[in-house]
Amino acid sequence: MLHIDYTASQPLHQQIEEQICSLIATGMLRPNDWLPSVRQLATDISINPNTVQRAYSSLEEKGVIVSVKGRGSFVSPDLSAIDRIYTKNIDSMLREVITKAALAGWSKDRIYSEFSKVLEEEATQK
Amino acid sequence: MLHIDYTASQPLHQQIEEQICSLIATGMLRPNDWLPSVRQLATDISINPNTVQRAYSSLEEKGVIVSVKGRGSFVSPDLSAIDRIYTKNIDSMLREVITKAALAGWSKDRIYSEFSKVLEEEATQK
Amino acid sequence: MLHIDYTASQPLHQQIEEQICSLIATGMLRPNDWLPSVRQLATDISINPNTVQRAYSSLEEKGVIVSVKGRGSFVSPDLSAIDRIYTKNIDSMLREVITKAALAGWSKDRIYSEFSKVLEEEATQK
Amino acid sequence: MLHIDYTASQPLHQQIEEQICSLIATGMLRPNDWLPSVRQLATDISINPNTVQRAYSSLEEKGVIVSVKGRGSFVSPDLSAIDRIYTKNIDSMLREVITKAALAGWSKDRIYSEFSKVLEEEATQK
DNA sequence: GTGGTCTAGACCACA
DNA sequence: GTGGTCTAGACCACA
Repeated sequence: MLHIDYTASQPLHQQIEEQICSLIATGMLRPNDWLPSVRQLATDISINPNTVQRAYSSLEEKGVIVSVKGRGSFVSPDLSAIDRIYTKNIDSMLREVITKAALAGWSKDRIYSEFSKVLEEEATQK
Repeated sequence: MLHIDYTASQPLHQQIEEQICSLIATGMLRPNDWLPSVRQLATDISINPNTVQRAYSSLEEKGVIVSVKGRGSFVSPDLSAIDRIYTKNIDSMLREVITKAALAGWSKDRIYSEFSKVLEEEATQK
Repeated sequence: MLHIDYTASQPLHQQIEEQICSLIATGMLRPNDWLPSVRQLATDISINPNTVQRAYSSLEEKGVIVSVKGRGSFVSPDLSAIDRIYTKNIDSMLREVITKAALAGWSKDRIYSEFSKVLEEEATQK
Repeated sequence: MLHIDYTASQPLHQQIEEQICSLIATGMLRPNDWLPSVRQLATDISINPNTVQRAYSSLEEKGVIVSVKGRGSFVSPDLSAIDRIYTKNIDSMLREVITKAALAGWSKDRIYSEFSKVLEEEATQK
């Protein structure tokens, strides 16, 4: 089941997308597993079916899931798309924060040690 | 002088804010230095004065600059605010990307080595 | 026996149609050969009889097979229909991709060489 | 101006997408050129603004255009995305038709000569 | 019952 | 004025 935050600034359709990607990336959902139908999921998380449809369409266009009229939606048998998406996203986020640090005049060492610090904090927190 | 990129998706007011912060953080602008007036800067970079005003107000609220009615704006004598802002921002960006990687099932080692890789790429590129 | 791919986005009735056409075109099924009954085939490939019926009806309409009430269906004695269908389909697919390339500003030479490249790739792959 | 076919089976949002891509690929629209606003285009082609929005969003996600709140939408300064999309699309269409011909028992020579024939027909037609 | 498209209309952020 | 999100509801194809 997905956890939607209705107060977050992140669009609902993106939250759905990300959580499904995460479930697949972590193996909770596996290739060819069935996803809840658009209407079912919409009911479950009290959201408009159009919004779920939008998330599913986007995931299909990216090759993460496959949707078929009359039959439903399921995880793509091929996981390569999702791997590529994650690496691409994380790389661009890293690039962004590194650029930010450079603009703040931070040395390579400083950004490196800040990263290590935050990584440890996050690791122990969980 | 600031470089505004109209083709960027980042809001104009944020671009102004960030560039002023960056000028201060890297020592190009120093404590108590005068900033151009809202109207002057708006004219210089061909932008709506409201947009510049919004950037200045935000910077003042954060304690980065000080505005005095009738006299103009100058860099805050105290640089601690801007340091705090950068550290806070960078930390939250790092936390975000680390969380993203965790949701993708990446190990601590993997995210660490991806960070190193991207950092080296960015460093050599410049 | 037909191979139905439930993970494909192509409708099931079309998969059945195409495979029967392919069996005939390649000589695996010959003129006047009997086809399994709608119910038999539906059972064999675990599919709704309506879906098989739809495929058979469409094939009959096109003159590829002949169905006789109470006796079943068999491959049309005349193979010209299926030849025409394939040529028509392939031509229209070729026309479509050529139009697409034209809209992208590709020269005749470029589309020609791209076709050759892909054709060689596919040929060696099999 | 775009030419929308309301009777076509192809979704309206896709028609918009394709035509904008084509205008860019053929140089009618150039990097950084402004596109009509979502509402303006919707009015021009008598279509719901949501449908135009959907096309624009999709184009932005693919890196073909850039959209900015409050400022409008324009052709991405970088044309590499659109080149990649076209090559990928055309290749997959070619692959599809070649596979189809193979299933029909066509030899490499036959599909090759059919392609040449259709290409010439299309070329002289225009 | 599935997925998918489209319209109509409200509402928000940015300039 | 821009772009962008979301809901509500109609309608279609496929199984």
